[in-house]
Amino acid sequence: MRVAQLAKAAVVSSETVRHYTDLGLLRPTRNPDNGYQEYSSTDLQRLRFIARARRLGFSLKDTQQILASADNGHAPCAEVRDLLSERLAALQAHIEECQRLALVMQNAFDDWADKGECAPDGQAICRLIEDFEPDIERRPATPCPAH
Amino acid sequence: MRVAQLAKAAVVSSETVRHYTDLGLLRPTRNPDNGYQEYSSTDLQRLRFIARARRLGFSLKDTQQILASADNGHAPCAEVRDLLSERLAALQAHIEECQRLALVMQNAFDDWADKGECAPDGQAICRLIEDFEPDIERRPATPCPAH
DNA sequence: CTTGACCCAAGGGCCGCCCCCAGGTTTTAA
DNA sequence: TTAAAACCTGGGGGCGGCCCTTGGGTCAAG
Repeated sequence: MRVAQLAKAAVVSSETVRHYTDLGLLRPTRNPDNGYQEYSSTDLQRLRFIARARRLGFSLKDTQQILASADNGHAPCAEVRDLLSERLAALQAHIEECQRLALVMQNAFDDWADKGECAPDGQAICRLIEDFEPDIERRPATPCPAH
Repeated sequence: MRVAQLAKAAVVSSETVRHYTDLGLLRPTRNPDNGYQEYSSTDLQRLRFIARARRLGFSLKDTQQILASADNGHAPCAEVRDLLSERLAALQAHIEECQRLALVMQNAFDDWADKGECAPDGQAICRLIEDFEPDIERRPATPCPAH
């Protein structure tokens, strides 16, 4: 199979196939006539595996590691379970972080409903923001303003 | 003020100060003797403003836009309110996406508690993953495995 | 006069792709 | 038969928001 056929079969983009190939997750051979990549049914299996793993919240690096274990003849199941619980815990922490931010935003929004425009007095940039200070602790940066 | 002093005063790193300067958010002058950046108290005000805006969930681009409005003598308050509600909506959508993923992960984890190891049979990579298919709809990629 | 703390610019790295280029190949349709 | 459309190649840049490194120059305290 060639890139586009493989991509279609696994419902991902050709660019994704090329990306995974660059990372060594897929290992096509070369057609010596034209230099095209030739993917086997094993590559299709791997690609579908990767897609499933991604849907389960694993990173590409995780997936790489899991595939490497399997390539070495190890059963990666235990690893997979551990990794999943780590990722799940991290995701839950991330969600909580986002929820804290959402609260801060909501509070600011409600608070601002009363206040009028800040006339450009040459001093303040925007009092809405400048007068704002989160009730609770100081947080670091933006946790992830959605893609 | 120089980079490190400004950074300390606003509780950010020197790299962040330099980054914002590169982006044009801060506009220091040059000390002709040594080429160092010289920041004014206006820059400190701007930097603190940016830090607050970030804590409120605005992106740097948002902040850039707000500062540009203020620089042009407009009161950015209305803009700021609109932007905040957009960002809040996006964040809530993001949270829901993450929660869906967390559910999928939790389900898989519970489901896997029963199943044993997959012997490396030369066929499957890891049945845990390969036998898994999310109950609901097909989702795209990873929504954000937490930083 | 030497530390050590600071400054500079330019670049790469993170993550998971997407998109663009310029040019070669294959497939399809007129 | 040929021309257009659709594919393929490698290499590069871009997204966000920094962090970190390299290889210098500068400056205050002991």
